[in-house]
Amino acid sequence: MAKEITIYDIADKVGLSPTTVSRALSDSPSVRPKTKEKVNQAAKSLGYRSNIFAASLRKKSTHNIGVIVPRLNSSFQSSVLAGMENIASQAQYNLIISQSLESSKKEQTNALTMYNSHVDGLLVSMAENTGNTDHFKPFTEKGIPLIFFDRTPDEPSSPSIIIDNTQAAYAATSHLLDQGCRNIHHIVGNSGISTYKNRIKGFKYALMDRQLPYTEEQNIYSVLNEESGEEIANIILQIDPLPDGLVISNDACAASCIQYLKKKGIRIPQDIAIVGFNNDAISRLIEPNLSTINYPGYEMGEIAMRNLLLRLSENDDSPGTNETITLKSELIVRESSLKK
Amino acid sequence: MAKEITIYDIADKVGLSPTTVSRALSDSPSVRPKTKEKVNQAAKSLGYRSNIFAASLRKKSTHNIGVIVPRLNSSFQSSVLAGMENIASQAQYNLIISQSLESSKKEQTNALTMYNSHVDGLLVSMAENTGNTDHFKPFTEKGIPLIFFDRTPDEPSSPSIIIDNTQAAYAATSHLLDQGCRNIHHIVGNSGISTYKNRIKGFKYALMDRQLPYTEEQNIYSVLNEESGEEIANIILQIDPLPDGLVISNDACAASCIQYLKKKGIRIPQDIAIVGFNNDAISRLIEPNLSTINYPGYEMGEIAMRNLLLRLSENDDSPGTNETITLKSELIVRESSLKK
DNA sequence: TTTTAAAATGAAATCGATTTCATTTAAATT
DNA sequence: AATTTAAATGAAATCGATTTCATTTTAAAA
Repeated sequence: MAKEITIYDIADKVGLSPTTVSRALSDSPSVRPKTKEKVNQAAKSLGYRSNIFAASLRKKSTHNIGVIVPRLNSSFQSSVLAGMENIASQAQYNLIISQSLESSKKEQTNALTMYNSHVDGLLVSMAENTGNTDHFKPFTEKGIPLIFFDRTPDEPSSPSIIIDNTQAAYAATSHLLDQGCRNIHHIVGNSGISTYKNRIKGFKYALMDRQLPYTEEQNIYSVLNEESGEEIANIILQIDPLPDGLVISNDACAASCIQYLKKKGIRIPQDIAIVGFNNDAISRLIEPNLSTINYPGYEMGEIAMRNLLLRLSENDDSPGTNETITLKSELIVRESSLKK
Repeated sequence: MAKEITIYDIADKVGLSPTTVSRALSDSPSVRPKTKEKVNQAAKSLGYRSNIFAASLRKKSTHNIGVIVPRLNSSFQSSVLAGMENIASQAQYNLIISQSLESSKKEQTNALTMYNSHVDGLLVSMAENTGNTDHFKPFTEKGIPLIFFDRTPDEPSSPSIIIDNTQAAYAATSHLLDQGCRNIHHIVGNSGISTYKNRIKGFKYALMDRQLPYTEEQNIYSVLNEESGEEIANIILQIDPLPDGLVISNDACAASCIQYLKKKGIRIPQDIAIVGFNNDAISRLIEPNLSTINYPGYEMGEIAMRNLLLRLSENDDSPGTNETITLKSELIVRESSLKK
């Protein structure tokens, strides 16, 4: 293992003090351009790389941003991450990513690790079964910017980036009602997370606004992924009378559900009209094409990261507003919900 | 911003030296159990967290692993990352992830950033247009473990984790031949990457082994994603005579291609039989279900990370074997290729 | 009880960049 | 040319944990 070059080595080579070398390398205005050039050249020729530990030890900033997501291998989450990475790398920040795997316990461990790694800021999309947010307190207490996105706590004590889930579910449901559906069910995640709570609200309001009956039984709680589609389809098939419309909170899940329903001889949308959520690639590829809520993952990632960087650059200790940024989402109507 | 607690604060509180505190916290055998307990308790009550910079500055290890992928938001890549994260977090390592966006230039920048961030090891899946691997030299020169996965350089100077792309393409092509196809084309990534080169080999060998003609024109080079499917379909439609079989190196691309071909009145598999690559969720959901190569992303991630950690724990400076680990892949036959 | 060996603890140097404060050098002013 | 002012550089302290080497304490052996 070759020895690392330090600023002292550079200082020796160019006959200056380490102080000046340090300043030259960080492009300080109090160093002559000529000197800077000399130093930079020597640095390059020696193969110098800055020791970030020594630097961080003094500066107390890592240029690392932590991100905790439920799952890395989810089409929505990975889009968000892609957006975040894009902005972060432009600003010379690194991304430290970990996944909670929907486990509240692992989320706590992740948070602790992030804290101990001294990330400059933290972005979190919560695990489904996470009840409280105590494990994030160390961040807020130390003044480390913390922003939630998509899966946000019920009572946001920190800024959040979300879509208007109430409105989105309202739009999806209203659309089905417009298509003549009168027995709609709502497949939704089971948890205390605001995301799903609000979708349930939107579903309910859409019915109530038309003086149509709403009962809690219309919500079917389930894990939402490709695997659960069949299981959900079986539950649907046992409902009597058979529903004529479904709002399913996840496209991958909706797609596999549709596939199974079709196998069982159900016609989509004639027998059951369906709207999904996310506008995943799959929604454009299954038959019939899936109506869905377009949910801007990549943009959400970009916005969350920009917002975090903004807070980092505000070098004061201001408490910071706990605003909630709500992104637009839109209903995309395709064949799966068009009865007429 | 509250002041950080250091081992000196703990030392003061319990009336011991920082030395002993340091040793107690790292569970050194030369500290009495009683003393350890006292120190740990004080640490907890003071809200101590170790300053990793100070520690890293001395120990010269960060417990950070860098990963460079072409795209975060790809179903395959995010599975790989999920597998990596899983193993890394168990071993108390952090993942620093960045994406090259298929740009060789950005890959170089990423590599430099990783190098300057002093990652303990690096895992890389190369961008399509990356010709050489000079930008990874600093790692090998400094003895920092570097492992390539999936998209590996042509002449692996570092260990690689791949699947046998030659064999996989051979299997896909042979299957189509078994189905009676005699005019097969191969949709493949355009680049000098070994992945695609080997698939082309496999395609060719399958034909040659049956004494069937092979020409370079049978390979169609393209970007492989959902968006390019339509474009590719158009190219296919203009081939005269129309191919009766396609091997498409990516499921998402194959799916959108199938959709477009169907729109144009082509029957799958009767007119054209198709085999994809990756076993993405989409392959199980489109109609007809897509035959594909099952390509173990999650496992690949786990194996790559385990291998890297192994190299890190071998605390000697041994050159390390440049072995290539080849994972099994398998052809999954579904409707899209079954002519009989 | 004394001697010897082992276990436990501490003092101080170290890792390498940054920063405060002091000093030297150069440029501007009279 | 002498003085003032600004620009450029340097010495040394600092960040906090680790580690080497020395010292003290405790336990085991004589």
